[in-house]
Amino acid sequence: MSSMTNESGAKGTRMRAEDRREHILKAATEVFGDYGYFGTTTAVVARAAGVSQPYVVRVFGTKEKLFLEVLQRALDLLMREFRAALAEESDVPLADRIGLAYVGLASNRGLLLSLMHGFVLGRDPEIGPEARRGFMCVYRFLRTEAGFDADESERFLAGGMMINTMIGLRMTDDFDRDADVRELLRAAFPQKLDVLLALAEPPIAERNGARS
Amino acid sequence: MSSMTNESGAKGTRMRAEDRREHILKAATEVFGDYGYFGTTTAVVARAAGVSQPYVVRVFGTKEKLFLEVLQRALDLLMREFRAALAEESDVPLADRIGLAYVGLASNRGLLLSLMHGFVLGRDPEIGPEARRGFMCVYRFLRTEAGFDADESERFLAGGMMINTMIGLRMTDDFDRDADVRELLRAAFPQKLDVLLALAEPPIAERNGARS
DNA sequence: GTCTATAGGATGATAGAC
DNA sequence: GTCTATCATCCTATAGAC
Repeated sequence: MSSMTNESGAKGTRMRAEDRREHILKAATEVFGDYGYFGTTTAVVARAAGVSQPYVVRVFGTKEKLFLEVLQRALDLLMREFRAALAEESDVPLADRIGLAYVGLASNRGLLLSLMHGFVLGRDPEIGPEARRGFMCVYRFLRTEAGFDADESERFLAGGMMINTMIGLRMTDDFDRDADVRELLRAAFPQKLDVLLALAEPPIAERNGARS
Repeated sequence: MSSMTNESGAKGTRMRAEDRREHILKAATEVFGDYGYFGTTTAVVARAAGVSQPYVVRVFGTKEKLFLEVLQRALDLLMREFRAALAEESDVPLADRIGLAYVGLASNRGLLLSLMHGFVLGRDPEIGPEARRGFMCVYRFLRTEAGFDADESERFLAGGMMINTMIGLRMTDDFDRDADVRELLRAAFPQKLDVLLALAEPPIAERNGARS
């Protein structure tokens, strides 16, 4: 089962406000990653976090604010991993180190996908500006801190969007069935394909309470 | 205003079934492109098409079937353009011709974005399989018909996903304000940036009747 | 072929008890 | 800090007139 459900003990147990907040954000990241902003209900997030639906709203104000916090937290984590990869002492070329850090984020369920869902809602008056800001933040890191040129940075981001898309597509679901899928996945994940494959979940039969 | 609203004349005018169907599909492609599957309501599609909400449902059965038809139609158009680019007599290298065909599709409002919204819903039991099928259909075209190798094909698709993402982000909204945005867009769109910029719409102030 | 009216079911958010 | 109860809204889909 999900590692997310009420892992802190018996129902009714209280947590420090910060812990509970982080706990809900983690659960929300997974759900938003699966269904996107509009497809996610606060009730499903609540169930995933093991709290009541009104409590989720109480803590974050609105569903929109919750999503924006999920995006922000995802970006923070991503930038932290990138900076760690940059600081690392290693013979491995920098581009590969950052690339591996990116693929490693795929094991943080929902993180890359929540970002991706944000990226395709650029037209939304609240979400759009935040999504653009986050995306350009990564670009600036590549250009300024990592020292890539414009083309290198663009190619790196393109590879990232490709990875996000294939995760979103749940391409690994067809890995055993389709030789073309295997070939494409191997081309897109020079290393660390195992991380992706280990992530495969049993496909869900119905939308457990999410929107239609 | 949108070129989509009731362009066929006075209210109540009838059209041949096929025309009306295509008309609604076009409108639906735009709306789905903006808000995604869950974020789109049949009422908004209906308004964009200039018909009543129940009529949209009547013609397509369910919102889900409508979305699947939008995806299918988008893929058909895309493959048609790719095959046309392949058949073209020209000194321009094949990869560039297909790339240009792809960027050209961006002027078909909502087409690439509806596909993208489908791609990130791979977990959905109905949409997921169709999205994967469509994506792999493009890959197979590149490998088999266009004659690209696995790496070339993967890079081409990565560039495509990058373009889709930047369209989804409405990156062009910040073109005048942000030098980094300009640099990135120029790197990602070696040619045809003008097509993208011409597409820019006034950002919407509120979500006109779409979900929250 | 197309519309109006509306049923039936969620959903986000609030009030207020404990 | 967290829950239960509940409201108002909104959405898909159906019924049935024209």
